[in-house]
Amino acid sequence: MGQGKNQYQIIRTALNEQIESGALKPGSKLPSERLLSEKFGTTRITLRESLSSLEADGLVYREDRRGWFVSPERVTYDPTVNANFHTMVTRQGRLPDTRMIHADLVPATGRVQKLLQLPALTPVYRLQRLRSVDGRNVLYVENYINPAYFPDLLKHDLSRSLSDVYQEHYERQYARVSFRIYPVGLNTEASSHLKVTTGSSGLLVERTNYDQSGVLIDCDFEYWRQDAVVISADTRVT
Amino acid sequence: MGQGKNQYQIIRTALNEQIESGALKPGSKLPSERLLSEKFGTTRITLRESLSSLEADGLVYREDRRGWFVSPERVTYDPTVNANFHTMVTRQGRLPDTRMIHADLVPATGRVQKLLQLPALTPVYRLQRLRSVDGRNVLYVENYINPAYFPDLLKHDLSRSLSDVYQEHYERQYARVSFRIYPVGLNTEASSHLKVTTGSSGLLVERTNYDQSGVLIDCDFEYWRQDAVVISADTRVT
DNA sequence: GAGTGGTCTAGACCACACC
DNA sequence: GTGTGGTCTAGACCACTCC
Repeated sequence: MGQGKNQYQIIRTALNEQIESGALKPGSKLPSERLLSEKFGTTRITLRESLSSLEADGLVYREDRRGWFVSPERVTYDPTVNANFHTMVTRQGRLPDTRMIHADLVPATGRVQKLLQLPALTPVYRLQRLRSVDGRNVLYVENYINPAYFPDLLKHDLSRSLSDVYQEHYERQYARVSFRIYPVGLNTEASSHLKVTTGSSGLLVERTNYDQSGVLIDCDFEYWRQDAVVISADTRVT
Repeated sequence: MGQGKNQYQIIRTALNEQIESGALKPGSKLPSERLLSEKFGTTRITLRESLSSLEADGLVYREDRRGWFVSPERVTYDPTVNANFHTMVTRQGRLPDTRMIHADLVPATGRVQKLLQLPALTPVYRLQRLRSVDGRNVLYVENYINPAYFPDLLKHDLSRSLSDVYQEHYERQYARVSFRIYPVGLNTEASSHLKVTTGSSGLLVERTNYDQSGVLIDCDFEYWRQDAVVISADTRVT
């Protein structure tokens, strides 16, 4: 079944078995490409073909210039549940963390302007944050927030969950969400934070969020490592 | 950003501009790898690196052994809308088609048994279908259906939409859906039908469906070409 | 049958991570 | 500084598509 014929598929299968048997544990580093290619009696190019194939299936992942690792179990992410990232991850028995990279006020342009339905160049808050699970960076998020509804937002602690800040200081909460999921190659910004090679596959989740009164309050762009997540939702059919 | 330094990124950018400028039209075939590599003064390996990068972004796609093509616009797919595939695609001004590959009764095993919550080896209907948009195969679907609720299902015309058959002959309709989205490498089965190389990136949408009485009636596995779809939903936060 | 993409070899240099 | 992964060269053969 698609593993027998080509050399890179044979190697792929061999590595796969090592992983499934537990000889290679989640999070552990694989031997160097040169060592592996020698061990399998092939060239680095061919070996990398095998690894890329495993990578596409989310069984191994790369850290830029650091090597190949066995992928931990995926985190389940439900965009329709009003649980924040920390709650969601903790409930799955994993250890979440959020690191603020940058927060500022910028003019809305392009996609942001369109999604937030604002006049051109309206200032919006931009948050850039990096989120990890069990110490591994899995998600780079950019939030764009309409300041009309959240004056002085940047004065609060934004390494927490945004929804908590909304709730506590502005009495607003997410009530409706619209999201779109794109399989993409990660851009330079996301790649560098996630420590992946520019252009590696990832998942872009683009959300627009409404509060309890139906007001469009913010949008965000979530760049996920392709192997780190499974997106899950349970909804009524309309 | 991120296109200047390496040769394959420079080539990537050049091809990208050709596509965006309209010099290469959606659905059209690129020149052969040998011709392109010569034109860019590089080797096939490097050129393929550029193409793979564009492929990850969904800008070009491959057909196994047939060559590289410019990707048409993505189809928007909303798993929470009770519109069938044909309706959904037609509304977007595109031309849908469904081809039945195989229909039979098989014992439920593994994931199917688990999702449908059936005793081991309970017979279930299996439908294997291939769906296209504007003549391009974009989706390979396997449906697994609990025969208890749909006696003699195979006697009906199943090249139509399943939901229509459910509605007309069994007075059941989808009312609740639970879905999970995995970025995966496409398996042999899906790859061969979609005419892609085994292991190319794709999106697996796994659904479990309930009728208006809350009865779990079927599940399906939808293997999408990675560049052909954007998954979209609009839901209330719970 | 000609040409294509899929696969593979046997090297190489460089920038960066890690020691 | 050493070794690693990232990138690149210059070829090759095979299986398949298309004519």
